[in-house]
Amino acid sequence: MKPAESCCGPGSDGPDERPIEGAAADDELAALAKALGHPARVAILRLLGRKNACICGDIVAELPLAQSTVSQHLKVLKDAGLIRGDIDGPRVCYCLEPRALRRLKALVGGL
Amino acid sequence: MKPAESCCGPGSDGPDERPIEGAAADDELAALAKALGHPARVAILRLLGRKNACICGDIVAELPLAQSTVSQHLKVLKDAGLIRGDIDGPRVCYCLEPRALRRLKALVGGL
DNA sequence: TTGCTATATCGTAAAAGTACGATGAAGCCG
DNA sequence: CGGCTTCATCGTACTTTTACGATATAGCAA
Repeated sequence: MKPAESCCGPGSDGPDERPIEGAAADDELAALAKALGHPARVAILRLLGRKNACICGDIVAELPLAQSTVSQHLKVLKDAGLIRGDIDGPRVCYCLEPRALRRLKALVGGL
Repeated sequence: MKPAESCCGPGSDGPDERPIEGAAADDELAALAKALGHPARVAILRLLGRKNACICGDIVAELPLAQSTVSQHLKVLKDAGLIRGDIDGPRVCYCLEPRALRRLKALVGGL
């Protein structure tokens, strides 16, 4: 079976090179944390993590929010770099951006 | 020398027992991340981490913000449980709450 | 006591976040 | 082509955040 690769190619790999401390790291961590700072967005990340494949607007069906609101939350996550959205015909397929997630964990771990 | 224990007794220790997933964990992670979601607050946490001892309103001197604004940020961090403030005569001595920090790392790690 | 220092809180203003319905854009199907 | 689905964006209202100066509170010192 071909579960995940139907959309969302492999995320960029390799180690993160940027520093884990300093003013730039502070801003970076704050931006990532801000994106995480809403329960709906945490729920979306968890949802995308459960299906290792990437799902689309089924997210709307899983959350008690209007479609436009979910779209806004997805935009916040995408602007923060935490997820990626690939167009798949009439739908959009979202998936985690593992690199950003690793970066977040490294920054939080540096606290 | 007696660097750290001048104020801020040892934080509670022992493992965290709460679940790392589910709606409650989502809310908890979102609340912690929201508190982290501002560069000034990240800077404050880093400041408190560098001095393993806890410092007081020297934080105000280190940040390009008014005293009242720093006090607000400290309140956000304290309400989130990430720091603790012990009264030390006329000053207040803030320090990290290692337990909350561990909890944050565990929750982020669970993503 | 009065005064001084350190911190919190109040009041306010501007900016950002949250949520919704309505509308628009883009792609598929018949 | 027209109509349908999927999603983003717009416009709007409300709430929250951020920041500041001004004021209150609490402890120390003289």
